[in-house]
Amino acid sequence: MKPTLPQGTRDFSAEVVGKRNYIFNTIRSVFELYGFQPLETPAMENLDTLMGKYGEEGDKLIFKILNNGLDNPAKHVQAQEDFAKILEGKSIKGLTERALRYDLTIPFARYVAMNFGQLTLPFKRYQVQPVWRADRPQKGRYREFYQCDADVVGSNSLLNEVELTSIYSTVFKKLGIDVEIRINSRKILAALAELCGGADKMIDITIAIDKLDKIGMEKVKEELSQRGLASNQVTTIENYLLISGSTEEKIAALKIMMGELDTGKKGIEEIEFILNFLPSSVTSQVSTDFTLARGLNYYTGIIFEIKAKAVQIGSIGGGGRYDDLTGLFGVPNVPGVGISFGVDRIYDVMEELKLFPAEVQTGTKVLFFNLGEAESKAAFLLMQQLREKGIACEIYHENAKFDKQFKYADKKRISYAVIIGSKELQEGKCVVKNLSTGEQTIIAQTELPNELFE
RNA sequence: GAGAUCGUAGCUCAGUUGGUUAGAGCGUCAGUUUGUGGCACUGAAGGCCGUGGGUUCGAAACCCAUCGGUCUCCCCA
Repeated sequence: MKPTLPQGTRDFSAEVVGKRNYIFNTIRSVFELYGFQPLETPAMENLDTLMGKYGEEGDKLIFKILNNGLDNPAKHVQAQEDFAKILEGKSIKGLTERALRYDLTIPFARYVAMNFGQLTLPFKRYQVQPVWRADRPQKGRYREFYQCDADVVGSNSLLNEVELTSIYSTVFKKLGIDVEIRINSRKILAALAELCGGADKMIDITIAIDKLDKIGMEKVKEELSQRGLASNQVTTIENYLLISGSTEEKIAALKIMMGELDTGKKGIEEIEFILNFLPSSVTSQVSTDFTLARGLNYYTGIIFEIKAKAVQIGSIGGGGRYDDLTGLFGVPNVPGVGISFGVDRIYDVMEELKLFPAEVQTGTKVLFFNLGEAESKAAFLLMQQLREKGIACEIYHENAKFDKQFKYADKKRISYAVIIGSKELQEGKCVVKNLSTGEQTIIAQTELPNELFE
């Protein structure tokens, strides 16, 4: 049979892993610098934990795991009944009770709810793990991909939003990606819904205006009326979307429009707080975007979305405040706020812009030539001394012609060769050859561990 | 869920209006060369032309189906 990969998944070669780790390490180190601690959760969760948390579309994209033991003859009748229900679009515990995690936020909320008594609040955790979505793969979209999340629960302070914004800024500066950190507040969107008298239409409104930069004003208006908004309501929303100018001008216009509403006022204050708190080196990357909505409907306050300026790709990060995520798991009134980095897309962006530094490739530094049994034994003992010093070494796996051993070193981009042949063996010496310059010196074997391989 | 497009050697791709034995480059292996590499030269291995059916004297090519990849919409990181 011809081996293939499941749709939307990838193998990562040494070169790719090196680059990915560069991104992971950068993000992790910044998370820890800000006082976040790691958490890992299982690849699978109970289906109940995940269903209904990501909206109707999201539910469809959850990878479900088939139960074991369905071939047991005693269970056939039940299994067939359950299967009939699956065909009707219901999800049945008898067939699937587990599913692969869809994101890191809900498993985190589940963890917080389960361990609430033991946690020191505010609880700050970060998590770097793969997630799975039964999506159609396309550019920048995979069925298995990594998220790097940092969340704070148990604090209402906007200082958390300030810190998270700063994390975004720091990470992307370190990676060398020029980004736009777009922020908005769901409270402002709620006020907008209130303003046009359709507070219950908030979700419809957010879904429609989220598409503004993609489909344009006319189509958004079309979609709004399709979703049941009256024409005067659509006009209100249009006036809102047409707000433009500098951040100050936009906020001023917004105040006139919804400054009377409590939720609107609060939302504006949140954004002003963050912008005033941060130094201009960070706020220069931040753009206030009242058209930003975000799909996940558990957000209630500030929302973030990150776009790479120079590459046409979906968002490379996002997040926001959610007031009651653990309430879904029986622990109410725990506010939280979090951000997420999409490593796979960040990788694609960095690859396209050639932003990976050359030194991310780590590999063997020194190759010991194998020129016979006694020779290789001496080489092996010397090699172990270098390894103890932390220098990555290899010995060629068999006695072969020089030609072959050199070619191996070239292909693996090994920088040095140490050659011990019969002559060197006799004299207790070895040849150290710099493979990029071609220079070589003969030194005593006892001197080799003091040699600097750079 | 809707649509577009592509499937030929390990990889990237040629392959004429349908016509003998399906090619190239890269890579792999061997040799030129048993103590000094990257280069060069010589040679070799490697193919159910995605799969199944059909049209035809004849199909890698045309038609249908199917599977797989890539991309777009929806939605998302």
